[in-house]
Formats: sequence, structure tokens, C-alpha cells
Amino acid sequence: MMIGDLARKTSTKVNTVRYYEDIGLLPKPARTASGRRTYTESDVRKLSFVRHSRGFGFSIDEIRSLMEISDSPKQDCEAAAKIAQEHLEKIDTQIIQLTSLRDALKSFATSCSGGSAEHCEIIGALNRLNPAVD
Amino acid sequence: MMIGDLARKTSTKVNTVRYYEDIGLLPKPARTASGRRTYTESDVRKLSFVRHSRGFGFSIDEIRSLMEISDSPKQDCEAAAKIAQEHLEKIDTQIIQLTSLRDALKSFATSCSGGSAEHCEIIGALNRLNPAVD
DNA sequence: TTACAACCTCCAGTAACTGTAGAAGCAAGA
DNA sequence: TCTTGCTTCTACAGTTACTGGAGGTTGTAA
Repeated sequence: MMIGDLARKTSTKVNTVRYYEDIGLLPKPARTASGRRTYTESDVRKLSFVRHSRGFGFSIDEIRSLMEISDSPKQDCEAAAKIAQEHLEKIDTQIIQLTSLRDALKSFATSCSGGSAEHCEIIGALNRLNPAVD
Repeated sequence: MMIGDLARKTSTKVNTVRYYEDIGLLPKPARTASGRRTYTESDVRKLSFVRHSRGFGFSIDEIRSLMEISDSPKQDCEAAAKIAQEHLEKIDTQIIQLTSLRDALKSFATSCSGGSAEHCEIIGALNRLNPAVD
């Protein structure tokens, strides 16, 4: 199949497929006489794996490792478990941070009752608070 | 004061201060005879505002608008309220998405009990599920 | 034959910095 | 005075994971 078919089957943009090839995440496909890429069902599976993993928020580098493990079925999957576990922890941390950020933001963002900027709660909070939050 | 002092006072990297100047977020400071930037307390306040806003997750463009409002105290702060409200909604959405992602990930990431990759729950889930999640 | 879609390569842009190279300035101590 | 070492300067490349576009070719259907 052509690149457009592969892209459609995996809900991926054509440019993105080429990008994955560029960075070595997908193997270089065979080409027709005129230079067009041709793909097989194996490519559909590989790309699906990639897209699915991206959907779970894994980075390209993590996906690289996961694919390697997936491609060598006899290997111990400890490494995969480690990647997934660390990723889970990263997401948990993000949720915690975002939640406390949301609470702080909410407490002043909702207290603005309009009027001139000099009395605005929002601008005030941004100006008043100590330098740099981090 | 010199750029290093400003950076220290606001917990910002020197390169980042210059970057903010480059993109017009901070005014171009006066220079010494030898070309070094010199800053005042006003710059400390401006940069603090920026850093603090970044801490709340506002984008550079949003901060640009917020600073403009902050600099014209007589203006109505409706625009600031709108920016903050929209930002709050963005964060709420992010939290919801991350949470559902976390739950999905958790359900298979924790079910891996080791062994060979061909029987691994994690690799299995990534391979098995339908093409592309989005 | 003439459209027109799909393909090709190459490159720039996104967000918000961070890091580095190479050169110059400045202050303090020997 | 010289040297050492820190700070500053400009300019540019790299980060992440794509996305979009320019300019050109190929394949196919009417």
C-alpha cells in the first residue's frame, strides 16, 4: 500500500509517517520504480503500536525501547514494566502539580469582580506575590 | 544592577532574561560604557511578574496581555479575567485528560508480572489495541 | 490531453527556553 | 603590573514531536 493508505489506516498524517521513518522509528520501506514508498501489514502493526503508545503519552525514546522489547519476544519484559511504571509516576506527579496549580489559580481568578485594573485581584496577585514561583 | 543580580533576585537564568528581552517581553535596559546591561527595581518587578505568571502556566502571549493591562491601571480588567478564566478551563481539561490516561495506563501497567515479553501485559496491550488512540 | 490527487524532497516554524563557543570586561590578590 | 577567575557579551544550535508549505513529479480517470 502507499503512504496515504497507511496514514489513513492509522489515523496518522503522511508527514508524520515520513518523520517516523526519518528518526528511525519505522523501518525504511521498499519503493516503487518511481520512488514511492510501499508498505505492508507489518508496517500497519508497527505504526499502530507507535500511535497507540503515543496516545498513552510515551515519548519517542520510550517507544523505541518498547518496540525493541516487543520485537524480541523471548526477552524478559522487566524493562517494559520499568518504563511503564516510571511513566505512570510522571503522570501522577503532573496531575498533582496541575491540581495544586488549578486550586491556586482558581482562588484568585474567580475573585475578580471587574472594575479598573489597579484594583483587579488577578493583576494584583501576579504583582504582589514573591518573585518567581517555580 | 547587572544581569546576574537581576537573575538571582528572580530565580531566573541569565540566558532567560536575555531571551525575554529578545522577544520584547522585557524592555531593553540601559547599558554601561562597555555594553553591559544595567537594571533597576522596576525591572525586578516586571520580571517577577513574568516569572510568577509563568509559574501559573500562562503562556508568553498571555503574559504579554496581562502586563499590558497591569501597566495601564485605569483600564478595565475584564480582559485579564477572561485570560485567567480560559486558562483555568484549559488546566481543568488537562487534569481530566491526564486522569483518564492515568487510569487506563495503570490498568495494564500494573498487571505485568514479569516473564518473557511475548506474554507481557504491557507489550500486549500496546500491540493488541486498535490502531491509533488520539 | 488535461485535470487533479497523491506523492516526492527539503526546509522553516512551533513553545519556551537552555547550553555552548569564543571573545571581552572587571575586580582582587601576588 | 600581571594573572586568575568570574561575569558578561553576541550568536547560534539543540530540545520535543511533529506540522505545514514550496516547488516539482507521477499516476490515473474522464
